Amino acid sequence: MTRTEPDTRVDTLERPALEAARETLADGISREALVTVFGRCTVDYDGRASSELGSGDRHVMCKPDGTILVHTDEGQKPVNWQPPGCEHTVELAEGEADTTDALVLESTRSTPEERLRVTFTRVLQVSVFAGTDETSISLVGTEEDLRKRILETPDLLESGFTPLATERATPAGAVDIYGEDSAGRAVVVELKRRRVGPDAVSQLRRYVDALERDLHADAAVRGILVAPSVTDRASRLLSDHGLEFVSLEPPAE
Amino acid sequence: MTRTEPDTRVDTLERPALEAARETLADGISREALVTVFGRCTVDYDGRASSELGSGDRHVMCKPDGTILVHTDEGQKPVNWQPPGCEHTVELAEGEADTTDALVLESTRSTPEERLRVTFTRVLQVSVFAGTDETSISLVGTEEDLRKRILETPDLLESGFTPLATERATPAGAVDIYGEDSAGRAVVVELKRRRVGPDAVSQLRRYVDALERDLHADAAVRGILVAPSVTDRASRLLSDHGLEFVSLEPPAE
DNA sequence: AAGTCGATATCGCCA
DNA sequence: TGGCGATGTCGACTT
Repeated sequence: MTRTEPDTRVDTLERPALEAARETLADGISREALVTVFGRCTVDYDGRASSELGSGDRHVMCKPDGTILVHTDEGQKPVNWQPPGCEHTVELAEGEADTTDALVLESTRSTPEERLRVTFTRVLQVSVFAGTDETSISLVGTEEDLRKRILETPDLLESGFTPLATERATPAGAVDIYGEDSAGRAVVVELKRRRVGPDAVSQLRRYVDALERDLHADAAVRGILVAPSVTDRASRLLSDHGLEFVSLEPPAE
Repeated sequence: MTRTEPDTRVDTLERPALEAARETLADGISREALVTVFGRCTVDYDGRASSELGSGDRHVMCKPDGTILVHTDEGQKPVNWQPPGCEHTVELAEGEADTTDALVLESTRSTPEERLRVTFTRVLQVSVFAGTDETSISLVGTEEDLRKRILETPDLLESGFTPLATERATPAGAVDIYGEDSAGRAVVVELKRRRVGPDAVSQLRRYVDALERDLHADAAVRGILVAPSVTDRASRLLSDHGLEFVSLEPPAE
């Protein structure tokens, strides 16, 4: 039978008193565990922007790297959050004569100065998760994979294309692939892993412009956008600026 | 004393057998609750790209809107996920002679076709959260707020500026603010809530180009980028293209 | 359903 | 640390 290793543990409190919740949370955070709280709370944020969220039942997760996430029952993104590197504090707010006590979870950082405060009036569950995760994810189908594919078989772009550099620097930024065509003309290639809109065309145009100035060339620099497909508007913009399009996808595996 | 309303409930299983976990999860999902699982699992994804994640302890959340999130103990973003609108299924994978049973959580959708599979070999906690959250968040400090600020006090942009339209359509997209200066020249304003780089300059240039063609005007269209600040490279690009910059921030509150 | 663009975007890389 | 661009970006809004 499978035995649980001693370094994988979960502690759960159901409907704890606020003081018990505070103690368990503070202990879990100090022990670098992942902790969660579910309960009735309000949320205030102030930093790059400011937000307020009235009372409701939410799920809060604090990670040992300083991340905090507040999730409602809808949406993929947290309704409020704080990025890795924050400091978490947990304390009880003493109730005045006519107010109830509250459990206050606060997360702050500097650069930029930001503060998130979650105030619980009722805690339904507190959990402390201690586990191990040595594995890292492997992802296939990225722009990087598309680049490798073209560098391996440059003819996929067009017959006679010769890659000369990747990430070639220009005054406007780094070009994905820089090379020359069979006639020796300079070619700028911008890669996108998926269907592209106007922004990708602008990006390519920026690089072509910059390279033409940089090379001080009289001959025009060719610009080729490589993506699975383009939108109508992007296609029009490409024509308007004398840029080209080649349909290619990242390898599926 | 505060009494918990009957619609706010939490059910927790600690170290359940896989079959008990399956039943509780399936029941919670069918009852439109938010459910979480913590345990040792592998994760496979196939859709817009493909990913694999080996065995480790992770926290999985399924929301009633079809969202699924897989969190490790690091990072703000889930290591794997599926957006709202997916279908969740939970089932036991029967173990072969030399393999253990597993609890398999699968989430699929179409358009695009995507599948996420989380396979648990050990479950340390299953929770079912039923709560209420009627409140919606209020956020201040967005680009929209910056736009309102300028429309209220156009002189903030420059003396004599007159806004004529917001979201004015051009062949290259919609212009944030379209107006004219004290001399009657057409002005395109692009707004950004924070410090901008080259992409914002390209965007503004796209609109100015499109509007000049669209207006069939001999007189040039002025382009003004409004943001708290610009990077060096963006500043250079602005000069290169005869575009202007005005420093303004969204209102703090 | 697809296009377009903002976002407290986040994240990783590199100077 | 800031600049820069990719992202399985997400999400809101419009067509």
